[in-house]
Amino acid sequence: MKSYDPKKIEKKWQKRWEKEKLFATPSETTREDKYYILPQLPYPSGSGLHVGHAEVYAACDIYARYKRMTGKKVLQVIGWDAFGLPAENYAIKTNVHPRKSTDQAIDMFRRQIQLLGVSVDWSREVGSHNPDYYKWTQWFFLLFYKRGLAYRKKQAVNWCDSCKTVLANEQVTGDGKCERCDTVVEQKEMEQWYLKITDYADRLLEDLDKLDWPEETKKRQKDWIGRSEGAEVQFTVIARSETTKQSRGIAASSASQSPRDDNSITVFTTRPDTLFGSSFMVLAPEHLLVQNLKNKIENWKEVEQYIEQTKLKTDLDRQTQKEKTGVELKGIKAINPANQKEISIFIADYVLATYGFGAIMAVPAHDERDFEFAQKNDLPITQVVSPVIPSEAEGSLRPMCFTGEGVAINSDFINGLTTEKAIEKMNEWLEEENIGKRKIQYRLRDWSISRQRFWGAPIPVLYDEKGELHPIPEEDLPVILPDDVDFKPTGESPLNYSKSFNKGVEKKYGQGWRREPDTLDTFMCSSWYYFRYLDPHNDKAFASPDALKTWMPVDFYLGGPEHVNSHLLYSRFFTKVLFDAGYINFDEPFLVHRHQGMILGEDNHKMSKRWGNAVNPTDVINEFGADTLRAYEMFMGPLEADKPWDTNGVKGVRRFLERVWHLQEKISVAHVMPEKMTRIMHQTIKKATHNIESMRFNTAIAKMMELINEISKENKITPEYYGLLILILSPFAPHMCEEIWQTLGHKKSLALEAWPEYSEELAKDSEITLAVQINGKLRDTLEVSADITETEAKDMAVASEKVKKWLEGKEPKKVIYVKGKLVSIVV
RNA sequence: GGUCCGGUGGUGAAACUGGUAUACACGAGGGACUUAAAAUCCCUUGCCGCAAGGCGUGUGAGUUCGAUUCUCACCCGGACCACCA
Repeated sequence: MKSYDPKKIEKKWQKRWEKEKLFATPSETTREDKYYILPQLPYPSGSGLHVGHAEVYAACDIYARYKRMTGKKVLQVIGWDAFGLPAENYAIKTNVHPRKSTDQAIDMFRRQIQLLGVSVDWSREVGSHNPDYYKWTQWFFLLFYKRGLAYRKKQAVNWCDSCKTVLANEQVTGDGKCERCDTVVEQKEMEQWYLKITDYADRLLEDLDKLDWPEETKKRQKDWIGRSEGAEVQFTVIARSETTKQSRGIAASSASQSPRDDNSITVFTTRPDTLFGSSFMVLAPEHLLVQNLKNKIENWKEVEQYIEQTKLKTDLDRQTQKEKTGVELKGIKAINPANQKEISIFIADYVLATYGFGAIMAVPAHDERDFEFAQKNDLPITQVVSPVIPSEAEGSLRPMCFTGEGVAINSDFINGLTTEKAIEKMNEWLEEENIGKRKIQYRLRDWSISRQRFWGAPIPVLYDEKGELHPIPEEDLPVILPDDVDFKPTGESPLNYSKSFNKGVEKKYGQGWRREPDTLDTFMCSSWYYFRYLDPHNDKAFASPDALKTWMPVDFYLGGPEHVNSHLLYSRFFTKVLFDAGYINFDEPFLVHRHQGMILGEDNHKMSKRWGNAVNPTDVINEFGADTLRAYEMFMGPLEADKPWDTNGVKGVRRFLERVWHLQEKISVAHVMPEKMTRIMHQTIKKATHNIESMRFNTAIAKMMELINEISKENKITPEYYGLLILILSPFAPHMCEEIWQTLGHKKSLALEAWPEYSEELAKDSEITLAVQINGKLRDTLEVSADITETEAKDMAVASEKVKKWLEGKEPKKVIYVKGKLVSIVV
C-alpha cells in the first residue's frame, strides 16, 4: 500500500473539486434547504495568512461540508476587505500603489486559503476595492442620504496626526491611541460626514433579543448602546445685573422656551428625585451657551483660558488625569426650578459635550464626581436621599456621598418617598410645570464616516459654486477612485490633488462644481458584503430581490470578538435601514454568531514578528498537510477559546490521520465486526453528529480517536465500517478521506454522500457499570445488565462484599438509586 | 473603578439537565523492533502510601445521600469599557 502523502493527495483532490465545480452554489434552492455560512471578511495584509485565519476557514468549511452532507444547499464565499490604512501607509513608505500591493496580498491570501481545501464558491469572490463593488457602497451612502441618515456636521473629532485622518470612536483604542499606528489621538474641530446610527439605538438594542449570539457579546453591544432612563430638566439662567425678582419673571416665562435658548440650560439626569439637592451646575467647556453669554461672564479671560486648555488635552489626558478641574462662570447664575435657589454655574471637562445636553445639574451629596468637585471648590452639599439602612454616617460630621437608592428628604413634596416613587412623582411634577420631561438617553454616538485618505471609496457627493451640496445621481455611479495621487499625507484629502478625479466635473455638472474629496470609512464597505455574495455580478442592484429572499439572513457567522461594537453593530444598522426602505423583509443579518478564539504562539504570547513566535499556515501544510492543519486547529480546544500553538500536538494529529490511513491494510470483507464494535461505531457517529452540530469539534475528533484505538485492537475492519468512519471524518480531513473513499471503490466524491445515520438502539450499552456509594464515597462498582431493575440494583449493592465491610453490620438508613448511574447508600 | 469571562494532572483539555473527576492528545518513564537512530507498536503515568486506604477540580463556608457543576464571601488571571450625569 502507498504511504500517506498529503502533498500529492491534496493537490489531486483540490484540482478535481475545482474541475467538477463540486462546490458551486446550488442554483435551485428553497428557503428550507438553504444554509448560508459566513466566515468573516479578511483584510488582506501584506504579511500573509495567519493560523488564526486558517482556524476561521477550517471551522466554517467543516460546518459547510457537514451541512451539505445532511442535505443542505450551502452558500460559502470568501472576499476581501481591501480598502484601508495599512496599504496606504505602505504606499507612503515605499511608493508602491495600494492597488498593486493590495492585489498582490489578495493573490497570496487566495492561494494560501485554497491550500486549506475549503469548499468555497470562488466564482462569487468579491473585493471591496473594485469599482463594481464600491459602486454599491456609494449607492448605500446615497440611500442613507436620501433617508436623512447621512449629514455633515462640524464637531470635535478624533484625529490621528500620524495617519492624518479622522477616526471613529470605535477605532480609538482604550488608552486613546490610533488603532492602526498607536499614535495618541487628538481632538480636532472638523466638518465631517456622519451616519445617524443613533436613530436606530432603540431597535439595535431591543432586537438583540432575537439573536443567537454569545450572551457576553450581546451584553457588550447593549452597554455600548448604553440606554439610560431619566429626565431632562430646564434651569433658567440669569445675569448678575438682573434682580432676583426679574429672574423669577424670566423663570416663569422661560419654562416654555426651547433648550437652545440663551436663558436656560437643559440637562439630562437619571436621578430627577435629587433635583432639590442640586447646588450648582456644570457645563462642558464646549457648551454653546458659554460663547453666547460671553458678554455677561465677568471672568471671561479665565474661562477662555480653561477652554483653551481643554482643547489641548487629549483623550488620554482626560482619561488618566481624573482630578476635577473647572472654572466658575462669574456674573451668571442658574435657578434650581425645584426650590428657586440661585446656584453657581461652572465649566469643567469632566462633563462631556457629546453626552446628553453637555451640561449637568450637580448633586454633590449623591454623585461621586459632583461630590469631588464640590469639595474642591467649597460648594454647598445638600443631602436629599437618606439610605434606608442608616450606615455609619451619623458619627462623622464630614459630608458623605451616597449614590444608592433610599428615601427622599429635604425635598418638599417628595419627602418620604422611596427613590423609585420619588423619581415618578418628580417626573410628573416636571411635566405638569413644563420644566422638564421624561427622557431616554443613549450613549451611542453617530458614526463618523469620512476619511481624509486616498485608499477608500469616494463619497459620491458634489458641491456647486456656492458650496451647496448635491448627491451624485445614481446613474453616475461609481465615482471612480483615480490612480494619479500623491500619497504624502498633508491633512487634506489626497483626492483634492488628483487631476483625473476632478477632470470633467465642471463640464458635466456646472461651472465651479467640485467633488467631495473625502473617502468612506472602510467599515462602510464591510457592513454589507454578505449581501453581495448572494449576487456578486449584478450591475443593476447590490443584490437581486430573489437572491435576497432565498439566502438571507446568514445562518451561521464566525468572526472575531473585536468587531462587536463596530462591524457587527454597523451591519445590523445597514440591514435595518434596508428593511425600512423596503429592500428586504428581515431586519437582522446574522441569526447565529460565534467568535473564534485567538491562537497564541508556542510561548503563550500573541503571535507576532517581534517575538518570533508566529506560525505560517502554509509552512504547516507543507510539512504536515492541510488535513492535519485543519484537524489540529479544531482539536486544540474549544473554538471560542484562546489557545497556544503546540507543534507536538500537530504531530499527534498527523499520527492519528496516519493510523486512519493505514487501516486500509486491515480491510477484510469477510470479517464480522463484533457487537461491541458496532456499538462503539454508532456511539461515535452519534457523538460526532451532535458535536459538529454544536461546533464542539475538539470532542468530535477525540471520539473518533477513541474509535481508532478500539479498531486497532480489533486488527481487522470491514469496508462498511471503514466507510462510515471516513464519512464522519471527511469534513475535517477531506482530501485524505476522498482518497480512501475512492480506494474503497466509490466513484463519486464523498462530498455528495449523505451523512451517516446512527441507530439509538445499536448505540446503547447492554452492560453498564453502576457505582456504589456509601455516604457519598465510592466504595464499589458493579457490572450489570443495562435493563436491571431498581430493586435488583439495590439488593446487589447492599449484598456486595465491599459494601458489607463498610457497613460493619449497620442497617442502611436510605438507599438511593439513579437509573444507569449509581446506588447511593446512607448510613 | 465598572462589567463580563475564566481558575481541573507536568501541558492543551474532557465530564450530557448535580451522579464513578481527569476522556482524547501532548510530554515523561519502561519495553519490543533495529548494528544504531528515526518511525512504528505495546505498557505505565493525579498526589501520598509497601498495602489497606487517604487526599484531590483557586481558597473558605453553605445546600444535598452526593458538588468541577448550584448559593454566598474571598484570592488570582484575562477581556472589554472607562468621568456617560
